[in-house]
Amino acid sequence: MALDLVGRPLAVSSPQGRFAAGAARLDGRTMTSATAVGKQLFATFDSGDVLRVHLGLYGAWDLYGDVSPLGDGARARSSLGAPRVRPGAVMDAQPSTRRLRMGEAESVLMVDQDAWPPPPIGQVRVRLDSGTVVADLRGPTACEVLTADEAALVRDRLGPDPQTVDDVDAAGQVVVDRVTRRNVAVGQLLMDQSVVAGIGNIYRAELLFRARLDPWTPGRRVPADVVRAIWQDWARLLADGIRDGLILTREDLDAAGRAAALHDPTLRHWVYGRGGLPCRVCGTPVLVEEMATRKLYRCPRCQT
DNA sequence: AAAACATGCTCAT
DNA sequence: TGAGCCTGTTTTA
Repeated sequence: MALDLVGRPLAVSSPQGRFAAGAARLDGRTMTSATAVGKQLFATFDSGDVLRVHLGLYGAWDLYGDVSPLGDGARARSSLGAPRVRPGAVMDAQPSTRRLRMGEAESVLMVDQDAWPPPPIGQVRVRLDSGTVVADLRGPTACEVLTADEAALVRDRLGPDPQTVDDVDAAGQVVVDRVTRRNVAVGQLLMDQSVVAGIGNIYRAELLFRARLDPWTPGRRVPADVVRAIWQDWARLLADGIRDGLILTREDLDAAGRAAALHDPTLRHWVYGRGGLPCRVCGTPVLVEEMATRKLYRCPRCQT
């Protein structure tokens, strides 16, 4: 997404108005690089400023124009983040819809070719417009302009991200240390972005089930090898998720099951979102509890 | 129509 | 620990 905006001067605005000052600071500058670390996007501009965006629970990018992987010059609208644009959710001159890649990870709606630039839909905090690509940001939990130093400080507070570390194995040792020295529940530590970056509620539940580990186990009671295995599993699941544009955490599915899971969210996970339903391994009802105000899913029999 | 809910985080107490 | 933020979909009344 961001790569479609790198290298050309951008018109930056805040249709909603809440980011007017930040937009003015970036307007006319050229984005030179964009990197995601954990759940955050850092886009650097030729002025040295960095746009930091965190989508949070509700944030999303709406993309219009010649956006990869569309690449066919279509004037199209797609979205990244949650909630997704669902086919048919937005009707316009050309109601034809199609899906890209897998499932509903990326939904595309054709838009009126004559309406360019497209009118903002909803509360658009910031619009980045390269002339051929428009990116609209809605509902982010964070959207701010930082100096390079300020951005570095934010990054330094994050634990390792398998996608950005130089050495995955060495980074794993950092995570081992940060988990095994704490008395806090491992389920809570995995969601702590300063311990390891990027794990959310779905991956927390699924990683711990795959490791057959009770989320309530204090960090210091978890064997180092188990933490290391979870880190390696996280690196793999994240790479899969990026490749597929979808969180699918079951490796027990055959081709048909996989195809079904793309269509049906309830088939994608071992325990996440399956409270009360039978564990896929042992049949015991999946427990739903609260951990630090977030829902925690686990199998009381498989995870010890 | 209203309420509940959601892949998240920050701040105050 | 709880409130607040922010947007959209799904479920309930």
